[in-house]
Amino acid sequence: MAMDKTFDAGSAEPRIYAKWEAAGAFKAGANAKPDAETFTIMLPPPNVTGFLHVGHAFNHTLMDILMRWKRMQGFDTLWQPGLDHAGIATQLVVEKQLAELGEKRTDYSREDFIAKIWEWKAISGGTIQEQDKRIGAGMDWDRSAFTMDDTFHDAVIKVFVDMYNKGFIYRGKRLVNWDPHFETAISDLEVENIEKDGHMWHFKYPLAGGATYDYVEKDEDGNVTLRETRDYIAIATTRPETMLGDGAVAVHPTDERYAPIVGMLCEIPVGPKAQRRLIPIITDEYPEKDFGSGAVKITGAHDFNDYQVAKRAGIPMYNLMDTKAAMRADGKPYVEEAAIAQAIANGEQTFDEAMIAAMNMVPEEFRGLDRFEARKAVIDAITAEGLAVMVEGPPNEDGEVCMAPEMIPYVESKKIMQPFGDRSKVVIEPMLTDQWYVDTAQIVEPALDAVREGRTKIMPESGEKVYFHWLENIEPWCISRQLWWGHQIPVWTAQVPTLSGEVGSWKVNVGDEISRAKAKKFLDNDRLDEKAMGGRLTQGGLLTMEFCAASLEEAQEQIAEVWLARTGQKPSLFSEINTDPGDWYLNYGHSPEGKGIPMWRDPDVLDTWFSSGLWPFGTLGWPNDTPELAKYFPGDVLITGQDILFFWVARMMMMSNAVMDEDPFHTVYLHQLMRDAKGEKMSKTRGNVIDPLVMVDEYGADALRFTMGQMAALGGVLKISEDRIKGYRNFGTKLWNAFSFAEHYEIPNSGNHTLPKAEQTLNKWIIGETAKVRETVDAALETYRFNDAANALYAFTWGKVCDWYLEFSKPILQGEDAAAKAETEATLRWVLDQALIMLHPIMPFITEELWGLADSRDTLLVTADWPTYTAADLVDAEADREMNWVINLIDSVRSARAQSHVPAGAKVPLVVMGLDAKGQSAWDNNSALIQRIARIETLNHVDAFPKGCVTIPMEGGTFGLPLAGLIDVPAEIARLEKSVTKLGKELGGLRGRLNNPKFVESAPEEVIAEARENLALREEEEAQLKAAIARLAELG
RNA sequence: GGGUGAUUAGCUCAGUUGGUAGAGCGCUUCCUUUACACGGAAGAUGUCGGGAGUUCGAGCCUCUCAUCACCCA
Repeated sequence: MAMDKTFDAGSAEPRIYAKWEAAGAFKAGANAKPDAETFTIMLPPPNVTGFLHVGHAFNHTLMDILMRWKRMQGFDTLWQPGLDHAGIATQLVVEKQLAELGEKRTDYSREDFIAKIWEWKAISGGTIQEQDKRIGAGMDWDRSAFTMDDTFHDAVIKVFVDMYNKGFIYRGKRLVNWDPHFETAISDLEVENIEKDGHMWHFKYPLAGGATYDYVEKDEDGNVTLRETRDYIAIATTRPETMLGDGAVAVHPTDERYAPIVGMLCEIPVGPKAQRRLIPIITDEYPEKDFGSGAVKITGAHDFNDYQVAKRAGIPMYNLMDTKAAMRADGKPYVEEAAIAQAIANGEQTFDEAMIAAMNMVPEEFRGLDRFEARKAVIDAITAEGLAVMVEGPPNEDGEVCMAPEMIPYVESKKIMQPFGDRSKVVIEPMLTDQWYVDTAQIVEPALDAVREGRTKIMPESGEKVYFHWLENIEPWCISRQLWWGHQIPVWTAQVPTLSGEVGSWKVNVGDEISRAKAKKFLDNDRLDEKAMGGRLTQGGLLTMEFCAASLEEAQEQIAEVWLARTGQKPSLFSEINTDPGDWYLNYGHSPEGKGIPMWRDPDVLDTWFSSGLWPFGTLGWPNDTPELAKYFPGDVLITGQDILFFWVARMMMMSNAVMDEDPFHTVYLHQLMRDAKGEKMSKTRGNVIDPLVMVDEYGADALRFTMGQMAALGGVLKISEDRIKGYRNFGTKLWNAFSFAEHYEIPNSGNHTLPKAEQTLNKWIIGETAKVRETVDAALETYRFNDAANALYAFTWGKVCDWYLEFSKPILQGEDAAAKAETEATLRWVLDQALIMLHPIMPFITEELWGLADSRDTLLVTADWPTYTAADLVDAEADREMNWVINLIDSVRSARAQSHVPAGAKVPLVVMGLDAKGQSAWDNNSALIQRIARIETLNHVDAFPKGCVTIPMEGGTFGLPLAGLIDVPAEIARLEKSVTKLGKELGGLRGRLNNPKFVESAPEEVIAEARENLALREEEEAQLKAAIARLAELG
């Protein structure tokens, strides 16, 4: 049966993949030797909304290479697949679908909306898993996990409850990154800072009571450059709309310009004139003297830097915006709010966080405006009032200097870093809200130690530095999201009686340091002692307590116990409510009897990364004690993009140590983002996206995979181009043709090809080369140098097997020596088999197809055994040297022929001068193939070369091609002289080194020996060349 | 502003404890020779970003400058 001309990837790949699946080749433990070590890789779960892009293709290919390699080596392997529920991304997809029907999320109940998402998932989710099969990824699909599965949900809730009980999780009012589009908090990592064109406005804050001071500016030498009397302090801001929430103006403590007015009050120049708020001028290290005016307005609730300043100085933080980042429209009239605020600023009234949070400092004229509209309105109002700092406008168009230049407001145009939501692409608003946090400081140490102590290795090493830098400065992790799709936080709040039996309102702020410590004590000792918790009763008449539990029932049990302890009666009726407890009391009054005890669950869901942090063990059935968990946890290698080192890798490290008390894997292989051939990020707008599936259609999965492997240099930039993929498709065809060569020569293909006992130099040589490449490939894969493995296999297959071995075998295969022929046939089949085996992890499809051409095989290639022979066993040094000599001679003859324009087909005679015994035997052993490949007619021994002879210097003798008439003497002299010049440089270097006593003293012996040997060889070659030039010169 | 990395052939990139530079693609010339034109043969191209230092010896180590990229402010 004749082979097809090329491998038809399009039709073969699905057929082969189906065969693998049918054979259970990807199941955990396939091809495992008895009592084998395990090798586990957890697939970084793609978003359930995801499609296979080139980054996945790269990432998954590397994992598949390792898995296939380890499986063939007989490890007990598991490649665990799965999908991430991807909170925002998934909710967004379904909301978009609703929008097409003219519906909104809020048209549905939470339950109904979540049901819609599950519906969507059943139909469209997880497309990527089918796409993964196209690139040959062999995962244990039956084990595919989903971060919203019931068992996974159990794991998430259990971890939350445990961590809560250990005091690792707390709720607090903090400044968070608020996404006004999705109306949820997001983590720092989900914010992209992008530099945009922006403006900086300069405004005057008048000093209270019309006070004035001497404002003096000096240059570097202390000379006065400006002196004027001012009744204001100028501030510069990029966000005028937040002026309404200012709590102070800060200057640097060493700033002499403002020293006279520190401690004084100034007026926020916006809002109704009668209620202008006065705020203090304070000092803080934060303002930079040279930036803007050197004075910074402090708006603690809407800026991260200001937040720190405000916390340090006890400045109130007024929240100005609603969840859509529009100016607040709730609360009391501005007049009343402003009066209270003023009392606070004057120190006449105490305040607490909750009180400040409730106050709306937005004057009526701005209420309800979008933040950007509000910005314009504020600027206009201030400018109209003459409180903008003014500067001279640009000259008139005719360029003449006017007598009275027009004065315009001072607005600097500059680049401003602005935070954007990575999903929503809208400007993130810092907002002061109640959120849940993981106190990462408490769980970070084991994760740091793992890497510090080398238990977990990050590759490339630079990743470790980045890892340390981030984890050593880690911020609390905000884990609550105001979404519907996700794991809802398992915390209920319920009404409980006070110890004295009365009903009061008791709010514990576990966010601040003191009460958190107390809270921990409380948890350790007595759940019921609210005094230990540092709680305090307020006037509201409602006492509530927080209950963290794995289920509603457990929460109710906890609540009931509190009631039992305090009232002596255990209640059994509960009333789940969704509204604010205050509203509940409006409805039911203060008597819960008959209605049940009011309780409500925190509506927020957990950050997606909280659940994916549990991936390494959640996928194996934890918290259940499954055999898989015992066997495959902890895993071995994590392969993932550098971009999620913090998002995911660091969190898995922390969570795994916190929950399992073990590191989740011993090696983290980080790679960069996949870029296009020019190094640009791929994006739809740029139009430079390479679709891996299109590449698979065009060139086959193997070509794409080989390209991926070949690119995967540690720490390297990943630039992919179609030309490259095409090149490796050609490589596949080359391999294919090696087999069609074997078919053509009718070499038996039993399928049972064992290592032959070789007598022929040629066969000894290629067997040795095979052993060398096996060692190279294993060494490369052991150290995750996929590129080295791929390149070694490419060079072996094409450069050794196809270019030389197959060519060399032709005379034997067509020759009369039956023993030599049989040996060569057996060797050839064995070598080709080895190539298939070693190439299989990178190019699984074509190798499996070629493997299947044999008459019979014990197994599919995917579960064939990986070789273990070594170069030490199989390399025959003598055969090695001889074949290299032969290859060298052929190369030189070919080169000389081409230089002299000898027709390719013409056979020419060869002469040799002074051939030594070794050279003679090398020639004798291989004359047939040298003559065939180099197209040599005869070899004659001569004492002197004839006239017009091209010289070929070789070790052990000088060969010559007598080409009288054909040879261009001056050109040949030029060619030889060029070689001599090149040699001269090398000789110079070698002699320089060897003549340097310090080199001989300090260099290692083998280096010196090598240099000496090299020098001798080069000198011999130089002598041969010079003699040749001399002969030619006589001719000319 | 802080951090990390990069700068090597026309292009894209390798180069593993310092021993004197490689691959693929592209390019030039020749060849349809019985595995393969998705091929074969031959060939050209680099003071390894600049400068300084350590060393017998530096693409590799140190310092410095320049440019670029990414991450974090």
